[in-house]
Formats: sequence, structure tokens, C-alpha cells
Amino acid sequence: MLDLSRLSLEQRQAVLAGDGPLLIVAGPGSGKTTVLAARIAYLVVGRHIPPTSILAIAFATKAARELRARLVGVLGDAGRAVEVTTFHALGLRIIRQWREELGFGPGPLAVYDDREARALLVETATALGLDTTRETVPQLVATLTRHRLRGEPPKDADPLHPLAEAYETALRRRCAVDFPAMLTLPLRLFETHPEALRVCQDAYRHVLCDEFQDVCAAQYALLRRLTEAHGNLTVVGDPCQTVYGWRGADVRFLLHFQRDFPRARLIHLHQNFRATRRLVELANALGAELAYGRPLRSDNPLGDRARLYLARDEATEVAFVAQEIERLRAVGEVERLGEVAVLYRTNPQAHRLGVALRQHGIPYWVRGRGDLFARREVQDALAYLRLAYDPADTAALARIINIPPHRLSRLAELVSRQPTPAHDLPPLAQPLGPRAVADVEALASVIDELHAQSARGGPYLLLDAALDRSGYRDWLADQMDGAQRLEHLAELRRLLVTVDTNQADWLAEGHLSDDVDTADEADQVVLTTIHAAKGGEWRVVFVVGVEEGLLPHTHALAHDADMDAALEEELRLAYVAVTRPRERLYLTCSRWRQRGDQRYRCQPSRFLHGLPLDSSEGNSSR
DNA sequence: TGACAATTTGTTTTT
DNA sequence: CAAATTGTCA
Repeated sequence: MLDLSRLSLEQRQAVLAGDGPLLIVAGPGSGKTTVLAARIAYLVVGRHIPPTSILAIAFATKAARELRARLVGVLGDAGRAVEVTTFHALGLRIIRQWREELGFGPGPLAVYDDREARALLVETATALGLDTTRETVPQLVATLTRHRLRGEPPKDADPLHPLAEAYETALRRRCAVDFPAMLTLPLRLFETHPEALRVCQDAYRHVLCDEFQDVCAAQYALLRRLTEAHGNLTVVGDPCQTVYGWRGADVRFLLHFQRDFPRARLIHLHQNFRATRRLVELANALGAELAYGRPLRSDNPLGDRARLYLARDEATEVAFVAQEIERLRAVGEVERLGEVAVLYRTNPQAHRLGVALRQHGIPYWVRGRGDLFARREVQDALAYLRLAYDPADTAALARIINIPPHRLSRLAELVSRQPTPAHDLPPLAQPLGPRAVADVEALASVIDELHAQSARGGPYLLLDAALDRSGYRDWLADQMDGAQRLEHLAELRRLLVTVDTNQADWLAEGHLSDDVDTADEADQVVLTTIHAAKGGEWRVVFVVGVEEGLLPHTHALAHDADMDAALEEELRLAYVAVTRPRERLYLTCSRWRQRGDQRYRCQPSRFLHGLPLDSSEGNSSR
């Protein structure tokens, strides 16, 4: 049945803990995913809880997928029936289910990314007569987002109140949600429609939340509401790994869990099963600086010391990484390249790494952001698809009405201000001249054709038709980087081939998925930000750019108001990074770094101080 | 007035 | 280095 023999005593306690609130504080490498999966399995097998009434929440879609895979491994088909999702996907589903109650009209929900959301906010702010300069806008976005993630809209007296209201109305009018709305709207719904709350509460008899140290107030409120009837809430987290403070994460929900849930059981998992003992010691040395930290225990083999490489410049630094990977592969220490990851603080660092790895003929895979769904051409293509499925999707129309450029930019402005379906546009285009009217009519007929086709073929065929009929493909080909951007669309097409045709949801879900790893990761080195690496583990890990200015990032040093908090988050980030490898850890930094056309002198990170490291200096390459 | 090119700027992390 | 902003041409 359920085999718990390979679990430690503490792990078993966590798995078998009874009903009610349960807090598992689990350090890195303590097997928390295993425990989470085993606990769910135990609920199903041992306690006969129907899998469909168990809700497991992760932060990233990737993590959710991994957990689901584990569950299928342990439980088979029953594992598939467990609801494993992310906060945002859950929120989106709830919004969809009660769309009318939330004041949305018919038609598919559009998901606005940060760019679109910002544009809408600027528009509403301008309409309200607020000044929207380059300095004020980021402020505005930040403050408003902070309010929303806290689950507390600005009070009536707050000068931001009218903007918050107007922005929300604007979203509703366009039938759109942005990321914070996926959390705040369900909360609102639960306030105003208790019957909806009841339905959601009744659906799940057990709720489990991974990465609990990273929940924001709105997410925490969501968890509380969902479980307030029965209190069967299991949360797993590590206060030393909060790295999403800028996104509203508040570790106090974990620290004060027992205050909010007096009956809560607390279990610590602090034995590390992942890394060699020397690496665990290094992690402990770094973690000693952290508040709320507890040292990790380890009975693992001693292993090798971590290595610090001081490069002269970035080129030398990335060359070292490539050469070292080559060497490890040559001596047989690395069999599959998927056992190796390179971690960095900022996305642009991936570029130089890619160059070096390519030069050495080492296949690699860049994980996380920068890919598909963030790209403009992909968004455009998706907007065409949205229109094909629903010609009345005015948000999608507003996006593509002048792409490729017709003579419709005036009209585009109108549509974004006052949503109008394409069919009703010709009168509006009248004053712009006969050519504009003709263009609008041509556009409307293309949309009609696509709509007619939408019922027949799969999404990828529709994509082909959309790109050809609209002239988008031809237009894009002539643009800057046209070939490369067409390649992105080809990638989208490949993805769409695998999509379940009858699922109307995939369009919206696409915005939530943080990676498109159809590629086989097994034989490719993984390049990832430290943030996106959280939860991952590899045999060999390189952490590059461990310098003042990158890790800790200058941004964390700038504003002295909350400098301590910001700096500590950087330290936690470093802690996350060094706790990823199983066997081998390399830290590298560069003495010089190029940014724009200026060279900067760099100092090794303060976090390296006092760590047990073998240092070497690079002077070979030029 | 609108499309497009060149310049310039300001840079974390992501659901 | 990409996006916003300004400048130029039709």
C-alpha cells in the first residue's frame, strides 16, 4: 500500500498528522515535496478522502506539475484526480465560474500581463486627470499593487481610492483580469456571495499549500476562507527561503501560523537528504546570518568543498563554467547534462552564458522568463486566436486592430477607450475616410472567416489561417528580427499542436504557465535565475556573478529605508542558490563587468565572507 | 496627422 | 538591450 519505510521519523509524523491545521517547517533538501505527496497519498489511501476533494496549491505551474507527477507516481490514476494548481490558476477558475456575479459580461476572460495592465492603468489615471509621467507611473503601479496584494483596497479617504475603483471598473468593462485580480476578485466574491464561498469550501475537505513562506496577504486570506469551515490546512515552508517580498510575500504568516491557528501542529524537518555534508555546512554558515534560521543536519557523505572562481572579466567567468562542465563530462562525473544547472541573479546574464556554452558545443536550455508568452508577436497571434473564438473580444481587437499597420491608429485609440466589436466599427471609421472604412471592413471579414473556421480545426490550424489571412506573417517577416520572431511563432504552433482542442481554457492558462519546456531537459544544461531555481536540485550547480551589485543586487542597496529587509532577502536568495546542488557547488565572480559601453570594477559579494571555499583566480583566458 | 526611424534612456526577481 | 520618446518625412 503506502510505503513509509523510507521516510525519517519527522517526515512520517508530518505525513500521518491528523486533521486540523498543520505547519511543516522544512529546510532545503529535507524532502518536503516527498512529504507533501506522501501526505496526500495517505489522506487518499489511509483516510479514504476522495482525491477530488483534496486541493494542493503550489506557486509555479512547474512546481504544480511536478507535484502532480509525484502523486501519479504514488497513487496512479487517483493521483490525477487530486486538484493540484497554483493560486493564480485557482483564482482564475473561480472568477470564470462566477463571472456574472463579479460583473463580467459574456465572452472569454482576457488575462492582462504586466504591460497591458500598466497601459490600462495609465489610461484610467489620465482619464482621472492624474499626472502620468515616467516618474509617477511606476510609483502608482507599485502602490496600487501593494494594496491589492495585501487584500486591502485603498480606503475612501486615500487619494488612490478613485483610481483603484476606476481601474477595476475598466478591467471589468474589458472583461479582463490582471495578476493581482486573480487573487483579489475571488476574495471579493467570497465577501459578496457567501453561496460561492460555500461551494468552494464544500469542494475541498483538505487544502495543502507548498512554499508557504512566499504567500502574500491576499493568498493567505484565500487559504483561510477556503478552510475556515473545517480547518484542514497543511502548509509547508521555510522562512529562510522567502524571496518574493517584492511581490507581497510576508513570512509572518508562517511565523505566526500558530497564533492564527491555535490548534496547529508544528513539525520541523531539518535533516538535509540532498547535499553532501560540506555543502550543508556551507549552507549553515551562510544561513547563520538569517533570522528564524535553524541549522540543517546531515548524515550524508562528506563530499568536496565548494569552489570559488574569481574571473578577470565576464568572458573568462562564463568560459570557466563551460570548460568546467566539459571537464566534468570528460572525467565521467557528469553523465547527463541535465544534472548541471547554472544559476544567476538577473536574466541578461543568461545571454553571455549561452554564448560560451554554444562555443563549447554544450547544449543548454534557458528556463523561465523571456520565453514564449511574454513576446509581443506571440501575444499578437494569441489575440487573433481570441478573436477567432470570440469576435466580440474587444480587448483582443484593440490589440491587433492596427497590427499589421493599416490606417487605423486613430481607431485603435477609440477601441481601447471605448470597446467596440469590429462589426460596429465602420460608422466610427467614417470620418477617417473611405480607406479606413474599407480597412475596417476587411478586418471584420477576416475575423468572420477565422470565426467560421474556429469550430472546425485545431488551434494550430487556426493560427496558420490567422497569420496568413491577416497578413501578419508577411508583415512580421519584413520587421526587425523578423526571422527570429517567426521562429517564436513556429514554437507557439508546435505548442498548440499538443493542445487539447476542446479546452477553451488553454488560451487563458497560457498566460499562467511559466515555461514551455517541451524540450527534453535531460541532456541539456539548465540555465535559470535563482528565483526560478527554487525547489530545484541538480548534481552540479554553478552560481555566477556572486558580486556586490548583483548578489546582493544594487537595487537592494539603494533605498535605505528598508535596506535591511531588502539585503536580507538577497541573502536568502544566496541561501536558496547554494542549497540547490547535491554534490558540487561552484561560485564565480568577475573583477570587471561590462554594462552598456562602460566597464565596472566589481567586488566579490559580502555573502562570501567566512564561507568554507576553495578559491582560485582566473588568468588564463583573454 | 500618422507612420516610421533614430536616439536615448534606465535597467531584479515573476504569477 | 529593449522600449519609450523624439524627430523626420509623406
